[in-house]
Amino acid sequence: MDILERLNPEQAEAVQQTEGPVLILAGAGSGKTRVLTHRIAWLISEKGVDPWQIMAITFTNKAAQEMRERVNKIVDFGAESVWVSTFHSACVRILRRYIDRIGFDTNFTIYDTEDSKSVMKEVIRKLNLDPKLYKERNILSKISSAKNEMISPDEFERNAVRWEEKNVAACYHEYQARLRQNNALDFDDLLVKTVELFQNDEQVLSYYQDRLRYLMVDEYQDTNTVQFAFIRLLSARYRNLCVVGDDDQSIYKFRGANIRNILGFEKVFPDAKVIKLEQNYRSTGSILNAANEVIANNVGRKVKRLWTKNGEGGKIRFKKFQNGFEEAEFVASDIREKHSREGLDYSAFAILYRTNAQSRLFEEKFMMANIPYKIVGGVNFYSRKEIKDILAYLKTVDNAQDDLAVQRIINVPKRGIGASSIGKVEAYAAEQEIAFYTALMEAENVPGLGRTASKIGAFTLYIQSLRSQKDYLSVRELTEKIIEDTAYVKDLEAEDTDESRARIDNINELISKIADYEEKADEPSLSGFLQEVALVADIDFVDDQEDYVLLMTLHSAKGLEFEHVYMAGMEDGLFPSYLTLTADDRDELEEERRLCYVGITRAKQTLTMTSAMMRMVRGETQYNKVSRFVREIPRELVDLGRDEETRRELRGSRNPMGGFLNFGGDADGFGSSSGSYERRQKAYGNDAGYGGYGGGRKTYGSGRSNAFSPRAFTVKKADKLEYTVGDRVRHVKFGVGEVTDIVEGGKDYEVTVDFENYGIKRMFASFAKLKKV
DNA sequence: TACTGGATTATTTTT
DNA sequence: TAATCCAGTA
Repeated sequence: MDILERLNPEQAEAVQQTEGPVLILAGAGSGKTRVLTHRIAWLISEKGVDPWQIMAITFTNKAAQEMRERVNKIVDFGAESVWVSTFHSACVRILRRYIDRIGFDTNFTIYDTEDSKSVMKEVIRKLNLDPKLYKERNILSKISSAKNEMISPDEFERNAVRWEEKNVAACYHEYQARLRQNNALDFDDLLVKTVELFQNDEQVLSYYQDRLRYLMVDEYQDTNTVQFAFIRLLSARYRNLCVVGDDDQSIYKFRGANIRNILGFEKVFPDAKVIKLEQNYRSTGSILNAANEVIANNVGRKVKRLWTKNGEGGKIRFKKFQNGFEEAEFVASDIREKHSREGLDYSAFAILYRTNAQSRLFEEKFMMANIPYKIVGGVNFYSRKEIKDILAYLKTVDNAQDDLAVQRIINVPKRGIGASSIGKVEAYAAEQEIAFYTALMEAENVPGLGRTASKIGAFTLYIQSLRSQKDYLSVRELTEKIIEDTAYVKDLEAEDTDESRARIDNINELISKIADYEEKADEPSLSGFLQEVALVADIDFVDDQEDYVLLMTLHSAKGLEFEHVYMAGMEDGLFPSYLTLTADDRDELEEERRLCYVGITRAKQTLTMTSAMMRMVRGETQYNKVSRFVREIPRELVDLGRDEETRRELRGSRNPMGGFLNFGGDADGFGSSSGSYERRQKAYGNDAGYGGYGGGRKTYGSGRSNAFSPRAFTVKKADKLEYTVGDRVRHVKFGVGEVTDIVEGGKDYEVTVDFENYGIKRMFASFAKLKKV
């Protein structure tokens, strides 16, 4: 009976409640993963359920992988037969087997957001809509919501009243037609088509219903309508559906998450057993209390209050800064200090923020402070230009119908096939109703191509030769061959910039990813690799074993925990965002508050919140008040440190309603410190540090360039510099200037240069790569 | 056809 | 601020 040994009574009950519908309302840090994994173990060893009949669904691959590992640990054998996967990959697996039954080819490609955008752009052009009025992004998001709600193009059209919506309906129709033509599915289609398959093919549905007798869904609060339809259909026969979630952590409404799925679960399943987990094992008392107080301001929620046996712990630190630079500087130096003084691992820290754009400042400071870090989010590794180019070659070899991939690479590297020629081939393809690639093969029949026809011939010949080799080359060999033949890396080497070097690094990383895949996959194949790649999220790259500080949005942090958490940018207008503050819908603000709740409850030991009075947003300076969420935390739980300014401000504006923080009196958000801002400005030079520090270092992409090798940030200090004070040096971006000062620090030289066109900049020698002239 | 520079515009969050 | 788009030129 040792499966139940380390569980509290509620957890044990949840584990043993194996039959029928079960709703587990699991507060943050209440051990829901433990419950799920133990439940699987219980099913197998106590109830004698065949592991093959159990399915657990998560949202990210990382969560799936984690669950898999934990199940492996407690289940003696058969653990690998439990189907643990994300919604999307489960659907892909089902569709690869049966999608031909609803008229698709089983070797379909999966389009990412960027691919969808390109398709939509063509759709808008084709339908002669004004691109100023109809933005791909908007239309796609409308289509996406429709798909989430399982609304077909026809139904969408029927519902359309306004002329504008009818146009969107037309786009929806045309967009689907094109995906179909390219034998492609977008993200939402994976779910929609699976449900469609289930609804149209009794045999397939029956097969899965019979096989998957025990279904578990993690992060249930974030499921949308199609996902619900999916699990409902799957579980309809045996009705052993166990969902785990926390309505207070529902943060994906904008992406179609339907909170009614969790709030109304008992309506759909009246016999559902509901179990609440309210004991928190993660955070200190102060952190938990702060979280409870903040979330209590929401109206539409199931009331619960987390408690813990953990100690009170320290107070929550709140610090206010002049601007984002100081904020980032504080966080960086605070972490560095704790690392060196208290010997804490870097991986004990995480910085959470509202928008990805905020990561830049932290990245700069971390780089300067030589702190290993990793940014999650922003541009996905597989969305990088160079990676997408190479993948497009692989896709072209793999799936002749994927027009998008072919068009991407037809002129990469330059083959003298320009836009107008491509247009002619496209027109020909449309007229003949054949795929773009097929049209390329018949280039000599395309009118008006002239000499370009032979260039196209050379291209298709090359692709054909790759195709003829794909069966006896490994994916890795094929990829290396493409890189070699196209001189992709060679061209980048010739470019010889920081950016091109970062791209080469990424390509090498891709090759090792492929090697990895071929090593661990049961039956490695080109299609298999491309499919795996299509479904990875950035968070999946996080390696818990590596020692680095994690920087990510609050959204990405869901499901994670850290000893020490910094929540940055706690400002009204940023978090909660300006849009939600001005929205009439109160619900929007509540969702932001839930996001805040998620952030606070990530912290185990300490929580630090920071804000900046002045922040650069889109090249414009904003003055923000301290976030209302900070003010919702009881005064006695907050430590303001010795910051005189904040104290003074506080003293002047103590909230008469009780001991709560109140920064509301500070109408211009500027406090008493406008003077010191001017001082700062001078100190930083006129562009306030943007690009000033760090100099010519290119943080190509969104800083993920070193995603797989965080130690690459550890720059070696040069033994000696080739220039000294008074020398004239050249900088990649700032041009020529005179060295006015060199300060030797422990890890690097800090060089001050007076540039002819950019003024005085301070930078670290190892990053700036200055050359004496 | 390929490249450049100026104008334009975007920001919430991403499986 | 930074990425993207488009028009004009070589």
